Amino acid sequence: MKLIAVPAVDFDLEMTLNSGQVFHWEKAGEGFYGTIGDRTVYIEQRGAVLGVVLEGGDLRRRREEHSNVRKRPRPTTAATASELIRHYFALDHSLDEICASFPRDTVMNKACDFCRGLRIIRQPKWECLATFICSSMKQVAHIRQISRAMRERFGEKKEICRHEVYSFPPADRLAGTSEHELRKCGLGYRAKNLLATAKRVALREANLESWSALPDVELREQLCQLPGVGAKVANCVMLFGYERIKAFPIDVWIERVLREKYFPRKRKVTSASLAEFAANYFGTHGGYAQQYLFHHARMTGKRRRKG
DNA sequence: CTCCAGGGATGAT
DNA sequence: ATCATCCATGGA
Repeated sequence: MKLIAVPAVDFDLEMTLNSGQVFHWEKAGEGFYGTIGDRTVYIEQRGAVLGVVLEGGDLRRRREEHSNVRKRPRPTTAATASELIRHYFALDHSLDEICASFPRDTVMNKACDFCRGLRIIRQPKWECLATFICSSMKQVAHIRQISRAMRERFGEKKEICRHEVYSFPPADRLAGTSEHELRKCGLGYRAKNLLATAKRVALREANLESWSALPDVELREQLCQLPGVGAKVANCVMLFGYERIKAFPIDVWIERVLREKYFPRKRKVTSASLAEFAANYFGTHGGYAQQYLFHHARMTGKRRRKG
């Protein structure tokens, strides 16, 4: 299989895919297998160059269907692949400028240094929303398991480089299942919320694509009206699905970091005041700051210990 | 075995 | 407006 070379400076593929923002990429050998939308992808990194194999996709098909002239199917061009990869992995983000905008404190500096090359990627909106509805009170490893179960049960089976991958089921597919079927994916009580939200998206009562035009506050409002979506999940979807780089999700890890590092031994620090502090303190690229703090905290394993 | 996880909805103060 | 409780599941 021939690899398409995509230049990628200042990028760490493995860290990005293992940083708890996306959950379906599976490592095998030198690279990762997965999907970007309805395309199947194999991707590996060698220094500042990515090796990519890309198949599927509906752009070519759609063009043929709407064209009077029947065109012969063409393989994906290197230019198309490069464009898709650059967009998905946000290779256009200037990490230098982003890091330069962070507050200069010890905690942030350490996290920034540790997470060199970690990028906030651009995920398909529905996939991102559905996955994070499933994420509540779940460890990253288990979210991955749930994601895989839903793909295998309800997604479309595909193949890339002799590897099986499954696309994420669209909203109308999940809307057509049942809470009982969803629970078989290990969803537990989250199944009800996911089903309800899938129905609203499938019926276009919630039009995820059109919400791209909304300012942050209104987008967050709309997201929070969906079943199973509160402030935290909404911020994750804004950050990972809507390119809202300022969005600052506060989960148990981030809350711990904020309390221990930024408000040491102070009581009466409410969650609301933490959110307000974070929104003001970390600046216009707060979502990146948050992701670096999150990943650094998780990787350096600062679990609570008695004593 | 126990502990806890990228929380949200609901009902009681 | 804050606060407590419940919700299922399985990795560590």
